[in-house]
Amino acid sequence: MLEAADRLLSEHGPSAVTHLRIAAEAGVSRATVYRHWPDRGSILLDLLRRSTELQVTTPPREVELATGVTILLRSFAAALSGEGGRTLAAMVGLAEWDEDVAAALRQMATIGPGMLEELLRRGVTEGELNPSVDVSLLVDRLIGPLYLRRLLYRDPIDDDVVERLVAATLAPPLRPT
Amino acid sequence: MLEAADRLLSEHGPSAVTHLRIAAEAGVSRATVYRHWPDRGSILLDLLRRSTELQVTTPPREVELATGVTILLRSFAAALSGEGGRTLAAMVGLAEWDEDVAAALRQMATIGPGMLEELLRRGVTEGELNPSVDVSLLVDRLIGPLYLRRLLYRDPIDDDVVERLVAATLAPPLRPT
DNA sequence: CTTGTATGATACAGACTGTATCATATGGCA
DNA sequence: TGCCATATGATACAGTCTGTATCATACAAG
Repeated sequence: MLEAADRLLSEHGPSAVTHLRIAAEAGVSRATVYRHWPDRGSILLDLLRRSTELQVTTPPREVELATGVTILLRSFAAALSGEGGRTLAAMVGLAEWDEDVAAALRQMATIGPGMLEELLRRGVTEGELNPSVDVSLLVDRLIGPLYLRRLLYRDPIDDDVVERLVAATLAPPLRPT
Repeated sequence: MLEAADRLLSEHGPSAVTHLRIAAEAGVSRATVYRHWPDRGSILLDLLRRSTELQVTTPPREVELATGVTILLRSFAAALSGEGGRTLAAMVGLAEWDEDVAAALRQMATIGPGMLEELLRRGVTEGELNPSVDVSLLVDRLIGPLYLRRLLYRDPIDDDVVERLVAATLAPPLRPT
């Protein structure tokens, strides 16, 4: 049933996730679907929680910080481009009027980049990053533009963008010399 | 009728924007609503296009670049915190399965920050910014974290965050000296 | 063999959709 | 004044979806 619901969500959006259609798709009685989830919200919530794993690659420990960050963000961008991005977009829309979805979204959005934060903190202790740097803000500054591209611009995030983002954010020659 | 629809959208979300309810709220016949909009999508699209104006303050010309950017981003953050943020979230969710909404969203997301880009380009020509800077990427790096906070974390964006973001992005002492 | 538990089948009232038809009002124009 | 176009109202219909309820059936554990 969850597989059927997942198909419906990804193909036709949240409003197509219907007890009736799930029953039909899954070859199951409508009553059964209602017994498992009293309303559409709970179906969606289950669905969203399941696909909440934006899989991210762990970069090897020995590489330079910027390289590690690039590797990590690239895999993150790839996850955003896949089915995870759709789920995320759906959640953003639903969260505005559903506190449970909002909580799940917040969790997804903060736990996901946890590995990046860890990587950056290691960069601080190992002297690659200035200790005065606000690490959690830095995480937002690295991830924010990726979300922006995926959710608002709806552009593909190519490797070049990630590279330029990391380069500009971690070693920026902004002011004229 | 659009006012009624707007109320329904902001109070109960896109799925509550119903020909029937609009008719009731607006004191109008259901048939009339159908005559103006054949389906829900067109209602929402009209609604979204109307409130697409994320009003942003123009900073005075004579201030320093960082100050100008801060002023602009603060007013942008304020717009995101208001009704514009809700509309935006709804659009993000809908755009995934509706090409028209996607186009409107893209327009909203690129035109809105146009003033910031202009400000930054002026910063380049006036020597406050290194000419080698990728301005459009810089725009994303400044705005992305704000969208991230509003749409994903759903945190209020206080002035302090904006200030730290601008400081870190425009003059970052990232590497240890 | 019995007792839960999950499921299937079916019914019902109600909301919502999208289309269609016919009547009514209103304002402009000859 | 009379005519006409346009917008609206009232109503109907078939269909989807919702949420609840009831009764029957299958199956596994005790």
